[in-house]
Amino acid sequence: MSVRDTSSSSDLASNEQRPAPGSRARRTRQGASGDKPVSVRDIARLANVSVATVSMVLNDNPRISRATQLHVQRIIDKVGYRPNRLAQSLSSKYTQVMAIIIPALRHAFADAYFGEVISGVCDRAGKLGYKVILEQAKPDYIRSKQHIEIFERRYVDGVVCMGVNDRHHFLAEFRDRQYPLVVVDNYFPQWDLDYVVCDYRAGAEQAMNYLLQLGHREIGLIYAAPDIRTARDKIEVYEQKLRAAGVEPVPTWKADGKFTEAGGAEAAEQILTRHPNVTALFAANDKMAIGALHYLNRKRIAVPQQVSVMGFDDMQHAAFANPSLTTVHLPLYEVGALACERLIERIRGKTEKVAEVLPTHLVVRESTAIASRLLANDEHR
Amino acid sequence: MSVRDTSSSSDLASNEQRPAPGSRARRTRQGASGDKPVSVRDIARLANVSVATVSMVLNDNPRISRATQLHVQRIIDKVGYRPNRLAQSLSSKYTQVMAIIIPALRHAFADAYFGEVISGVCDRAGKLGYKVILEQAKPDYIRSKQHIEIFERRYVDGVVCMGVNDRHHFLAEFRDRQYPLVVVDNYFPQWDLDYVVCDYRAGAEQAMNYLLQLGHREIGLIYAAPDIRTARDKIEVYEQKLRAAGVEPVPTWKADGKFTEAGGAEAAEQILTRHPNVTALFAANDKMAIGALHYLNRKRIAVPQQVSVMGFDDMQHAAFANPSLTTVHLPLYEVGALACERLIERIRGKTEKVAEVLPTHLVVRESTAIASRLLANDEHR
DNA sequence: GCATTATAGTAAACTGGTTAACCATGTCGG
DNA sequence: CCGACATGGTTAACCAGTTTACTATAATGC
Repeated sequence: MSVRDTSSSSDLASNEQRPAPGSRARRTRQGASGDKPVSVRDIARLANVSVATVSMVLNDNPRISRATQLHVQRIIDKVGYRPNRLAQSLSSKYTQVMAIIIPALRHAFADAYFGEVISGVCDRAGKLGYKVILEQAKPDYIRSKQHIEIFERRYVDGVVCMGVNDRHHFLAEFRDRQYPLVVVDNYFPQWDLDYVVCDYRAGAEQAMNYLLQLGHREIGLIYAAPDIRTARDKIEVYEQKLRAAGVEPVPTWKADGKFTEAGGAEAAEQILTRHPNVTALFAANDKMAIGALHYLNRKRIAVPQQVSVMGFDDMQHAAFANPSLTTVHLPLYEVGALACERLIERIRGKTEKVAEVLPTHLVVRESTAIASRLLANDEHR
Repeated sequence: MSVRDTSSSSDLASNEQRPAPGSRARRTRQGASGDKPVSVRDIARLANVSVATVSMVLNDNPRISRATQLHVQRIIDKVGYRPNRLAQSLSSKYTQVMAIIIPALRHAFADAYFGEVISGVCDRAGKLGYKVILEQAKPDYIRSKQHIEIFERRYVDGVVCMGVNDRHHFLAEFRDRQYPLVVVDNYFPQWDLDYVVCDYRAGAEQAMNYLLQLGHREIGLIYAAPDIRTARDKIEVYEQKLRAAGVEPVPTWKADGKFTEAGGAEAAEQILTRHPNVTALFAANDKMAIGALHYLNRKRIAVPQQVSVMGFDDMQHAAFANPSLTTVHLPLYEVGALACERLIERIRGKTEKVAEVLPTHLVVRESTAIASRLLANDEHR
């Protein structure tokens, strides 16, 4: 039955004329314009070869001779055939899709921080032939095991996970590496997951070194999210650096700014009302720094003359704050791209642990200056 | 409890004991941990029913009796079976996936504007059982017809398209509605595409009315992207409103800010050096407004005392600019959510044209004030 | 009492690809 | 001249679901 190529000359026409031998009409009502979807079978018939051959041509299998390859390809091009990727994935075991999982923050994608990373992932994924789906890990999402389901139901081959913290225990389920996962900008020694991060410790050191060089000693810290390992690193470095400079950090020099502008403003207020002698504020991200700037402006505290402000992240608009923000540049786009690439390698069977750390660098702008304490001394002299 | 499935208590065990009636061992070596993926066939065997029955149970087909339904469902739950969605989509013709197409801007996703819309789309899509994939429409992407291919290869059932302009001719290919598409924040009378937009005209009117009420007459416009219909609307309204107030707009009161902070700063400079008498700047988005603010600060031009600045979009951080930005709030999140919903309706066969316009409103903050001209001529200048 | 219709379920075809196993030829070494 | 091997292609069995056409049984109508 399957060897029905006998009536070869009528092939093209028979498609329409055949009186439906199988009993059922095969028009599945695709587009309104009546384009019947072309399949490998159609191509095989038109090219007088088996479907296996067509499939092999599609996949550049070397078993096929150059001649046949060309012949079949010509027909494929002529009819504009595109293999159905659902069918491909169904048999091939690979979906060529990865997910980006972001936590359940309100309007998460509107955050430029995540946006940069996402851009990196998407660009690189596109180049490597992968599609990217977006998933928001709300509590409900985790509870119903959606993060596993997207694998089991064959939505994706792997996931890039960002914005996660210590309380996201679901990550432990990826320990066994059955499902490829790469964490961005955080790491979990206890679960030994693959990760790609910016060098937060070095970044914090660059920031602190600079502030210390400028003569600042009473430095406030606007931190956030201490349940994120890389965020804790910043806090630790802050304290280490102060001690190394002979200053015992006062606990209340610190305040939680929750990674938001509003939080940053509040934290700045807390710190400065408690400690008017603080001459510099180090914020763990630019948003909080901008919040602090906003508070200082409102209070008519001159930046950087009276108080210096140091940001972290180097978001696009940090350069356009008033005054423009001195900050630590994070290669977020690159982190995303690299995470994506490593994930794909994992998917393709590579087994080495991924633990990439990308360098940061200081960007000096106008929100920082010599400590006001030193200027005052100058005047008195 | 689970022991008494049916008559045959050997069902569960037989899974292993059966001497492979087919011929080939069916272990496909899935996870390293040896989890064989469960299929409808497995469930059918365990439940002593046909695969058709299992399928119908999965789809709540009323043909199945309550008793069988429960019996099969119990087994599905027990073994934690999840239907393979590739196989489902392959036969059912629906992928339950939509794409968001964004133009080829560098680091497009890092833009809070797109981010808000994306958040809206993703949230709503998740609620309605759809996945969202991200596509960047670079010139190459369009040239190779990827925007069609994602449909033909069955990646998606529909797309939400944002950030497009008049030069994106590929949109014409969606005119025939063979592939569902909803445009966000732009509209194309010539192609009659479905769209969901903010009411840009009303927004621009709100902004202009307010500035005019404050006594401003020489108002500069920092526009951008005149190849976007909704962006042109803002320009048109700006001129109409000026004329309605008895002011003939001067062409060089306008400058293109390219929707970026840097562009906004440059545009502000151009306008103000050419026309020092301009007392207010209306920027077509917040980023440009913030750029303008930055320029004015640098030039020690007091905002709002000397020059008022009006933004557009109401991005998160507009409130934390110095001074905080008066702007027009755009319901971007809602626009995204609605576009998503309408798209799904389209996919499901609804045929009414989509042309939704969502209201905007003014948000008054500190970057605008009574025109300096009115404050007696004693002060600055 | 028998045809008629509902009800509940099954077998098999179908979605559109990939791939292992097999087979026909041609080439080479001994 | 013959077995060994390479080349290039085919057959048929998969992947994991959905759906149509059919069947067996029970309930109803007259």
